[in-house]
Parts: sequence; structure tokens; C-alpha cells
Amino acid sequence: MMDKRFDSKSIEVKWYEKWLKSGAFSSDSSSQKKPYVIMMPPPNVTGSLHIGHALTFTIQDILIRFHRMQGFDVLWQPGTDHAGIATQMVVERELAKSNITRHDLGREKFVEKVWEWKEQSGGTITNQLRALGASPDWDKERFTMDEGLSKAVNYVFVKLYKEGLIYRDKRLVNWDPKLLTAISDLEVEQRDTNGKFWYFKYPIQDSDEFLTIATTRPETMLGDTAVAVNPNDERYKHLKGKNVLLPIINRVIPIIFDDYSDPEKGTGAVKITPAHDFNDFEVGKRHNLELINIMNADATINENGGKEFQGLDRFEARDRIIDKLKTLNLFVKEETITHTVPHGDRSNVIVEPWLMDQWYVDAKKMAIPAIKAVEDSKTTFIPKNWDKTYFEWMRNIQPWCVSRQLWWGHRIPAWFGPDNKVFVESSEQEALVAAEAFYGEKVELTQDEDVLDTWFSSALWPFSTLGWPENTDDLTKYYPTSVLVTGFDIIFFWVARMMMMGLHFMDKEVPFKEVYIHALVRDEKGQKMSKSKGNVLDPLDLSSKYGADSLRFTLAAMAAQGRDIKLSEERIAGYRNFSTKIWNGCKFLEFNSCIDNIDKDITNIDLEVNKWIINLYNDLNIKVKTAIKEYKFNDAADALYQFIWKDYCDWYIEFIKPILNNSENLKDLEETKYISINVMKNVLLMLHPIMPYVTEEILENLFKSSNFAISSTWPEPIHNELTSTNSIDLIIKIISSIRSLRVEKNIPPNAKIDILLKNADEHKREIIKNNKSLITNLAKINNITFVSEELTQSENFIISTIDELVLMIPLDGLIDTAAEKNRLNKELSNINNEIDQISKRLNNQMFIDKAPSNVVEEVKNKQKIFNQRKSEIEKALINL
RNA sequence: GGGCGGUUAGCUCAGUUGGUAGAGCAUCUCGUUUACACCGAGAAUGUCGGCGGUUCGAGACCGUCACCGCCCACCA
Repeated sequence: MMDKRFDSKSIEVKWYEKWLKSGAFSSDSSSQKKPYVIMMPPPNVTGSLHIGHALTFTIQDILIRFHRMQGFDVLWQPGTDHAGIATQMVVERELAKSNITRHDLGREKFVEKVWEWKEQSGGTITNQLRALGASPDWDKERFTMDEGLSKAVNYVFVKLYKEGLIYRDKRLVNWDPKLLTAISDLEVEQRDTNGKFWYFKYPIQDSDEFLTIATTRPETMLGDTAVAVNPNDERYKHLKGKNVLLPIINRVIPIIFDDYSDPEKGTGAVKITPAHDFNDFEVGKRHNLELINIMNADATINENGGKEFQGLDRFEARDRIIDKLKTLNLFVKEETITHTVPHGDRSNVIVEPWLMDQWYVDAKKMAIPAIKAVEDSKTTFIPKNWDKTYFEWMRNIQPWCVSRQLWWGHRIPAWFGPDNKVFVESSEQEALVAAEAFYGEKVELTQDEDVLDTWFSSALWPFSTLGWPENTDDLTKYYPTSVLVTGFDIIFFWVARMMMMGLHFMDKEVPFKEVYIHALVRDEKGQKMSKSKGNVLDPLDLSSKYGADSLRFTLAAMAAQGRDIKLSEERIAGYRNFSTKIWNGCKFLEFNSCIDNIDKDITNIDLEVNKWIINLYNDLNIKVKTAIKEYKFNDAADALYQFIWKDYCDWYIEFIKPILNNSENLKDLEETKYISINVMKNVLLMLHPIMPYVTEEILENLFKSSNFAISSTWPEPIHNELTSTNSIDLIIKIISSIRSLRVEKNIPPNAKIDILLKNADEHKREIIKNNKSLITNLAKINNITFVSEELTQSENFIISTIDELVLMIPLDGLIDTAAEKNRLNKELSNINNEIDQISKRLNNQMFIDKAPSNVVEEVKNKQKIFNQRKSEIEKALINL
């Protein structure tokens, strides 16, 4: 005898091994099958699996398993991302434990260390993926820094440079003074911060007047090269052509007139620091202002800030400057404000706009075809409205700063000659050749120290993983890919950039035809999960506690919900119960040796119950297939849950118990064994993409199947020549009514009672007679008698109405008259409400005239039934 | 400031061509009949955020207000 509970843990490892060994995960570019391709968003090699990964990979695995069963040549391309900053930080932290910095090691040694670390722990996340049951083509696993992909990165950089789409520029960058690297706009997070607004007086040259300015960053005044006022600001019109004397530094700087200055803000006069503020930089360009850089890379004040402050940290300098201005009597006031301040998303420190040379991609130009492709529906977003987000960003895209002052990453293939002339070539040899041609002699070159933004290589992922720039079979067959599955948080970081690069390099072909955007997982209160809040749900814990299947089913069931998924552990526990339910239901079939008939060929299906479950199964088959194709995973999960638990286990199994126990009627027995097992087998196959483990285990262990679900074909509807019949639905209604009355009237569970049925027409009598045993068994009654219209209601009956049917239970002396009156009155008032509603509609001539006739008919029919029920209950009340 | 969402049962949420509201969980009552107590049977539960409009008919469509959330840009 099997265990009552299904033990997920013991079978998961076993099945994963079996799948791997069977080659089920492998794609085959030489097969004639049509391709279905998903590029797995490569997780950070430093990472470990969090619940968001679990969601995205579960969805992808469902799609992959589904399409594999649909007969596609499926490629789910796995891999990991070198994650420049993140990985470098991890390894630096490791080194810090032994009091070593990366500078102690030097670049080459450090990078070696990172590779070592990657070899050791880089496989963590992919191993965790296996625990989830993910079925990518592991043989094709790639890493963004492996040889082939690095070659692609190099090729792209050089090509784009030569096309003028990559260039070097000196402008303000977002400088992270902790990580000591530039970061892109997207890596900057604006955070609400409590700060202060300080007002200072700048003395006007050759005058007793002062100009009062306001600032949130007093330290930047050391680099001021102007004060701006609005040309239309009456208060300052008289200052045209004047200068102010910058306090402390004692630099004479002009008062300039520029629309940038907003008379409503602060004092209407704004200090201009072109080297340390993005807006001021633009103003500076317009007015030809000097750019004075006052900071070092670590955000300490440099020599341009004056002896007094040189070497101080920016915040310390700020305090000192305020003090100094106070002593100079130039301090006016301070206000406490909340404002947004840019922070580095990795370092969490305030970033400084800093003037320097960096490499940029001309994103504006590259975005044009990427925008058009979505406008023309070459690529579509699901849900549709995400294309707005995409357009919004793409149409306002800024130059993409792709250089990073890190050591871990793809080193930029640029070499500098003696006079800083740059040579961008795919190798040092080629750069040397180019330099020699340029200078007319052999020269020494030094390679650019910087590496590329990690997203630069990720942007190539859909084709670099397939062997590009070589023209491989994989590339021909699998590009463009079918769908990209991801969260909305990386539409900008990744989706947009893959579109740009894909269209540019792959012969104007989009990298994916569809982009399915799913929600982000939050905790049960809707908060972002984070380690510091301690509200993290670890998918591996959950998986080992409840089984990977339960976690997967939960995520699928919640997948279609809004933007956020609020995940609670209880929900997963609920679906763990579902696996147990399936297991037990199937055990019942096994116990009744239904498997004997799994391959029988029975064509005539006679029993109503069997026809009934077949019809429900056929509906389910279409529903699940459609739902998955439309990315409505919750619909698929709900439909399966409903069918298995309610329809199959609660009703069908109960219905067939007497048939299976009665070996006298061999024909019914054989038919029922055959249908019960085949329907369940097919449902398990349909469930397999969502719950791969339990389905495999049941098919093999209980149903003795020799084929794996993973490589089975998707089941088809069966016996769909059967005309649908509602007879079982009527039976179910009758049983439910009787049960309901029993509980309400406190009729002992084991008391066998009789029931009387009134108002049953020939057709209904036929159905009820044919299925009498179902009713008597499940409602625990003795007998059903049809009675005529004339039978008078007496106090010996309790009644219930099912459409026009009247169900009566004779109960001599057992009726609590008052309670029964109560119940009937309540029912009556419900019915009256319904009748009121219906009458209102039917009395409305406009409704009769304008509504479609079938709707009107429906309402009239309802009216008839409710009126019948009303009169029955009124009769009963009178007789009480 | 620009954009995108949300507001439905105690909780979490479904509800795609407008026909009169559903699921899971939680709650309460009853029950161990040989698949399952991670179970079964039953019960209770809603002015579908407010107001206005379109319509015979609105949870759904339009307008407007309120509250909540997210993204982008900014507050010198």
C-alpha cells in the first residue's frame, strides 16, 4: 500500500536525473520540427535563487514543457551573467576578510581571483534552478564572459565605433565615489531624503548689495562660475552686466541671465556649478562658462577647492563652508526640506555628477528601428500596455554610458597612442598596425583601462549565445526567438537594449517576437522582499518544505495578477494539499485496478457519468491549451484545480465507486475503468508543465507508464463525438439540495430517509430513474418517489425547490415549525427579490424592444421558474 | 511635473467582445462511509471607492473626484 501522502522530496532528484539522462532537455537544430525558443535571462553569476527567479523560471519552464509536448523543437537557452559591479564587489568583500584590497593584488591577479571564485561558486544559481525542475538545454549553457561571447562583444564594439554609433565624450557622468566608477542613468536611484536648503549672500562687485542664492549642496560653491537669474525677473534686471564676488574663493563670477533660473524657486537667483550639476553644465555651455572640477574621485575636495578645504570629504567640507559663511556674515537662513537625491543602486551612496571622458553608445539613433519594430508589431508586448512604457523611455533615451572603471568585465578594445589618439580595433595587433599606419612608425600603445557595462554583453545575448558572429546552424534555426519572459523592472536595462542590438546586427530581425511581462513578487503585505526587512521567502526552503510542484503551481496560479504578486506561505501550503489530493485520487484508481483498461479500445460509451466527465475533460483540454498559449497561467492552473478536485475527485470518483464495486455488471465496470484512467492520465499530462514531478511519479509509479510525461505529446480531446448531456448536472443539484436540507434540519448523517419529487416531467423522471443509485448513495436516502401535482402539502414535509422541481422530505413530527417557517420565509424573500428584479426588466418596454431576443427569452424563463418556486414555498408556508 | 496601474466577500485576488458577481484561504456547524483529516458535507459573506454620463441594461465603456502604488524626470 502506498503512502497516504505524496512525498515530493524523495522523487525530485530522481526525476531530474531521469529527464537529463533521457535527453529530454536537448534541442536539435537538425530536426525538422519547428523551433520554439526562449532565451533565459541570465541570472548574475554571484546570485542565488530568489522568489522572483522562481516565478520567471517557472513561467518559462511551463511554456517550454508545454511547447515540447506540442511537438516543437524546443530550445531554452540557459546561462549566467558576469555582473561586473556585483561580482567585483563580492570578491572584494572576500578579500577584505584577509585585509587585502584589489589594489594590493593588481589588476591581473585580481581578475584571476574572480575567475577562481566564479569556478567555485558560480554554479550555485544554476544548481538551484534544477531543484525547481527547470528544463533548459544545459549542454548549451553560456557565460557572458566566455570566449565566444567575448568575441561577439569585441566585434560589436569595434563595429559600432566605426559606424559612429559609439564615441568618446567628455561630459558629466554619474560618478559613484564609493565604487569609483561611472554608472549609467538607469543605475541611479532617486531617493527621498531629508535635507536642508541653505540661503547665502554673494556680495555684488562694486556695490553694497548682495545677491542671495539658495542651495542644497553648499560645498559645490567652491566650483561656482556664475550666478543665474531669469531675464524676466524684475527684481534682478538692474544687475545686468554685473559680477559677484564668490565668497571664500574670492573669484569674480558673472551674473548671467538665463531662462533656466526659475523666479519661483528659492530666491530666483541660482548658483551655477557647471562641473558638478547636470543642469548647470547645460547653462555653462550656453554661456561659455569655465568648468571647475573641485572634487577627487572619492568625493573629497581637490586643490581647486582651496587650501582650507582640500582633502576634506564632501560632507565635512559642506559643514565647514556653512560655518565659514556664518563667520563671514553671509549666511541668511536654512530650511528643512525633503528632496530626492541620486544614489548609486549598488553602493547606496550619493552619486556625484563628475566631468570626465567616457564611452557612449548613440542610443538615440539605435532606438529608431527599435521603436519602429514595436510600432509595426514585429515584437509585441504582453500585456499590451507595456509598449507604452517602452515607447516612453525609448523616445526620450539619453546617450548610454557604457564604460565602467572596474576590473571585472569585457575590457574595452581601445588603445591610446602617445598623443592620446585612440585606436579601436578588435585586437592589440590590429591596433598596432593601425597606429603604425597613422604615425608612420611603430609606437607603444596603452589599452583603455575601462571595461564595458554588463548590460552591453547582455544586450547581445539572443544571438551571441547561438554562436554569432559565426553563421551557425543554431543561429539560422533559433533566431529570432519566440518569446522573452521577464519582469517590467528590466524593460529599460535589457529588453530595450536587446532590441537595439538585435535589429542592428541581425539583419534588421527582432530578437524576439513577443515579450511577456510578468508581475514582481512581493511579500504578503505587498512590500518588496529584502534581506534587511527579513521578509524574504526563499524558494528553496519553500520547495523543500512543500515540494517544487506546489511552489510552481502557486506561482502559476498567481502569475496573471496585476503588477505585484503578494505571496504568502499559506497559499503554497494550500497547493501542497492539491498535490496530495491528486496523489490520493490516483491511488484510488490504482487500488481499483483501473490501469488494467488503460489501453483498451472501448468505443461505445453508455454511462451518463462517463459521458459527463468526458465532456468536462474535453472542455478542460481546450481551456488549458488556450490559456497557456495566451500566457494566462492562472486560468490554466485554476481550470486544472477545479477539474481535478471538484469535478473528478468530489463527484466523479464518488459516482463511480458503486460501479467499480459491482463486478456483476461487467460492461459498465470495463467502460468506467477505461474512462476513469484515461481521463486522469490525460489530465496529468496537461498538468505536467506546471507540476512536473508529481505527474511523472504518478504515471510511472501508479499507472505503470513506460513513457515520460516530459516527452509525451499533449493529449487530445477524447470521444468528442458524444453529445453533451446535462443529466448529471441535475443529479448533482438534487444531491446537493438533499444534503443541504439534511444539515439544516439536523437529520442524523446515518438516518436513511425517503424523498418525494413533484413536478418532474417525463425527461427528468427518465434521468432520475436511470441514475437513481447515484442519488441514493451520495445523498444517503432510501427511495425516491414521484408524486403528482395534487399531493397536498402537509406539516410532515420539508421542501426545497430546484428550478421547477419540488423536493420533499417526509419527516413525521420531526419538524420544528417555527424554524422551518423562518427558513422558508427567508427563501421566499430571496425569491421575491429576484422576481422584483425580473419584473422590473420585463415591464420595461425598451428592454423588450431593444435587448436581443435570446436575452429576453432567458429572463422570461427565469420568471416562470421563480414564480413556480414562489408558489410552492407559499403553499408550504400556509400548511405549516 | 510626465506616464502607467490599482480600489470587487474578513484576507489575497479572478472576472477580454456590457446581460445582473466568482475562486482560494480564513470563519462557523456537522461528519471519521475502506483514495484522501494536507479530508468530506453544509453555511454565512458584497450599494463591485464616490459622483455624473452613455445604454433597455454598467463591476466592465466615457467623464470627474478621492485614496493607494509603481516608473521616469526634477526640486538649483
